[in-house]
Amino acid sequence: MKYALNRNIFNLVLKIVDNMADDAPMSETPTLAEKVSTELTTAIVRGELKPGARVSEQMLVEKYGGSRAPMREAIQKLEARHLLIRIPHAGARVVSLTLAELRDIYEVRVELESMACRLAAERMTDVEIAELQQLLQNHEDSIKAEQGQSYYQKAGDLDLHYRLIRGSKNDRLHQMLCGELYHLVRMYRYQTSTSEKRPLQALQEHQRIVEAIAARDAELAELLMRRHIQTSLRNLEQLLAEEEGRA
Amino acid sequence: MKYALNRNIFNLVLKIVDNMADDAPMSETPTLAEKVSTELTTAIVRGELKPGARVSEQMLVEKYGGSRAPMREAIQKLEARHLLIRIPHAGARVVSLTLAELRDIYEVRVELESMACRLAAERMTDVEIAELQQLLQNHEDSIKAEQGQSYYQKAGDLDLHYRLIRGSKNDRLHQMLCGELYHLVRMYRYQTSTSEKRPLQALQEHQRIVEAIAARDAELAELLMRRHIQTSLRNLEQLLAEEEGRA
DNA sequence: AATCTGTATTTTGTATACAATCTTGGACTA
DNA sequence: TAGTCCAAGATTGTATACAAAATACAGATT
Repeated sequence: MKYALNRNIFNLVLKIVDNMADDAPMSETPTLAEKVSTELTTAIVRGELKPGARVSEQMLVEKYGGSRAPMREAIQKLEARHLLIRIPHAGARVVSLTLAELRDIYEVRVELESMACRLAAERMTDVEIAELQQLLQNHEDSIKAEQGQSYYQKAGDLDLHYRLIRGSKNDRLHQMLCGELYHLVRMYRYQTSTSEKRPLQALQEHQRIVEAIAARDAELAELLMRRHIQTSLRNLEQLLAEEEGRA
Repeated sequence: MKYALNRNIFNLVLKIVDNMADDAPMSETPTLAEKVSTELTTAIVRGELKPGARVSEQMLVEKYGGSRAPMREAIQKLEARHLLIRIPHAGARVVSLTLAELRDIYEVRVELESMACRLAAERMTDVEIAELQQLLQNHEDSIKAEQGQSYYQKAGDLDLHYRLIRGSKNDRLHQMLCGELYHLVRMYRYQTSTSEKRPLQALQEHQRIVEAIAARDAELAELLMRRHIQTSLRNLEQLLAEEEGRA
């Protein structure tokens, strides 16, 4: 029962982040290749397909139906998102990030998201900022109400980051962050683990960030966001070190 | 004669930048799809295929030979690089950037390249920095020798930026800058025009940047690079305004 | 004249077949 | 035992054919 609830919340979180990376046309009659590529994406992000696992065209045909042509296209789409790595004549594998590569990704993410925060402070409308404050108020209430429901906090965390990125009003920036980097971060679930550890601290950091934005203090907002993500990077590295020691 | 020389230099420049974006496997037996995708890329960057032009699979078959399957794959590769925009059932067109989109791209580029410069100041080896200084010395000599050969300066400009990006030792950063953003910047040739206008000023800015890196002053290096690119952005906007007025 | 509509054409999406290449497993050798 | 080589099997790259969708154009209508 409790697990079932958590799974629902987990799906909610996935949905929110999926909306962040809403690069799929979502047309009325989606192509088979599109359907398969979105299914494959969630399968990889959820860990049903583990890093390093081979993804052959035949396998996808058996799993999703259809012929090899659309499967091939789906694989190529995921290669473009850096979720699969394709080697000519040899096939595709789920990307398997080394620690160094994950650090590289976080390094870029820190830079781009703090930039997004700076731009958001300059460009968000007053209405959008008010909605931001409302969102944080809701988070605070839910945290005070149920200490254990860290999933809500995680969803809120993602939602806030999402709004700030959109608030930058820079579509290319949004595309790079949500369409490329976040998939990989999600996939390793590190973000999940880390944010669970410090829900209240994260909320306070968020509050300061939104305060800075409300004051239109772009420099401060950028600095605070930079620290906020760098903290989560340090948590991530600590987690990796622990996992390394265990293995 | 003079034009032929310039064309050669232009090709040299293209080659240098192509190396920057060396994301193609370049295997011994390249796939037809790979060959077509690289050819298509240079065709678009050179302007042989103009923004907004349709790129049908049949057209590629007639131009490059083979069947539709590899052409489809080549089109998808260029879609991943944001050089083509594909609409389901409707086909692909060469991307046509609005002024706002180009500003977005430059905004991200400023952030990422100044970041790369900061990291380069921290991570480049002394040998690499010495090579950087040698490169600048060569540029200075060639500028003093032949004032008119601005193409050399452009190639040198790109070469320097390339080395700094590599010097960040962050593969993901390199990939995003060279594999995605630069193609688009190149395509519009704005970079070309702007750097032609101020070869000496650019050289001086480069010298200060490299000085900061040699002093391992990462903050200063980042700041200088940020200003350097922001200047070129301002030049770009000015050029666009002029073109707007002319049209 | 401009707009709408329906048909014909073109183009893409998908399925299937064949050729080229890689992977896997085992036998063989040093 | 470790490494190499080779052949069978599996997988991808490419070609061709058909179905579905969008585009283009001609004709009708207001």
